[in-house]
Amino acid sequence: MASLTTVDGLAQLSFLVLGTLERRAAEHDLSLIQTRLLGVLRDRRPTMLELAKLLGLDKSSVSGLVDRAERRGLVTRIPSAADRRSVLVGLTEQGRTLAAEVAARFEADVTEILALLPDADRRSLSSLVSGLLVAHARANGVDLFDTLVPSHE
Amino acid sequence: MASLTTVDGLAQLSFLVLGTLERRAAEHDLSLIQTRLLGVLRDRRPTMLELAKLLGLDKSSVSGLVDRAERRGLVTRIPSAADRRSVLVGLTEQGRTLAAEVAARFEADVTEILALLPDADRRSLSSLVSGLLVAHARANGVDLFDTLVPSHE
DNA sequence: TATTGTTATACTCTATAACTATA
DNA sequence: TATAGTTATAGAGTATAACAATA
Repeated sequence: MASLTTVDGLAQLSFLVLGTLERRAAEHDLSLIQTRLLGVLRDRRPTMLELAKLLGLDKSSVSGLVDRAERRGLVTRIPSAADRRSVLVGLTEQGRTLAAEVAARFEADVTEILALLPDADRRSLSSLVSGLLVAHARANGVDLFDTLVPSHE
Repeated sequence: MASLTTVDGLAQLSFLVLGTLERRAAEHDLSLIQTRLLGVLRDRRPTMLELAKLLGLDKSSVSGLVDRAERRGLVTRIPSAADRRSVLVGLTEQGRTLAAEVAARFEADVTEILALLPDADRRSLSSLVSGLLVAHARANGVDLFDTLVPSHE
């Protein structure tokens, strides 16, 4: 039982963490991708095409995604002044509130799980995970993409 | 940029790890859930109902999931001898081969990411993650569920 | 009656291809 | 011509409800 591979451990931890997020999102009738949509929009107002890039989806998929979110009053389409072909997507107040609520509950869940570790271990884990992410971002010339929770600063 | 919350870091790491798995699975035309199906069957031959429990899905969802995997020759339905209402689901040789291949590539990917850390850090991370998973499993009276890769021993 | 599994139905999510409207 | 976005279409994945077969 303690014979977990590092890879196995990371995979299981990932399923645990994202499963937690998925469950919290579902309490608000949000799918994981809808939650990511709201998360990405917390500090951006991208075009449909930029949004597709951010979420790793085809533009046509984003059309439907935004349609459904808009129908629920969570996001709005704003005509671009610069290019009349373009549409900007932004959060509504309702969308912002919902995103914040899901994020808060998710943070509480993960914090509770992390509380199972002694303080020193938790600090070590945090710093190792950060280090790994930074190293990976650097190695791939990629900006540390936001997932649910945008970087706070 | 170094101001990542522990929770943020874990969320991003989880997206990174499962995104890697998803990409590898997609190379073999497997979705994440199909991959999990194959993974779960690597060391089990459950009934449909047990499978639903293992995957956290409704039994009707599992019917369709198994249908599609069976159509591709990855799994088979075996009538239960004990209960004529029941059906056991098992991997075919082809399914087993495919599962092993995806698992191997995924392990290589994650190993490569982990190689960005110094040896000592990697060992620390591994032990902290294992500790967290064990503590969580204990706190929830849950067996350390298999995700993609079944526990090796 | 209760349980196991499938089917019917409806919706979300996804991609490809064809289209419209701007550039 | 090229680009931004939508629409048409097809398929996977999911749940709820109704059903058939067996217990």
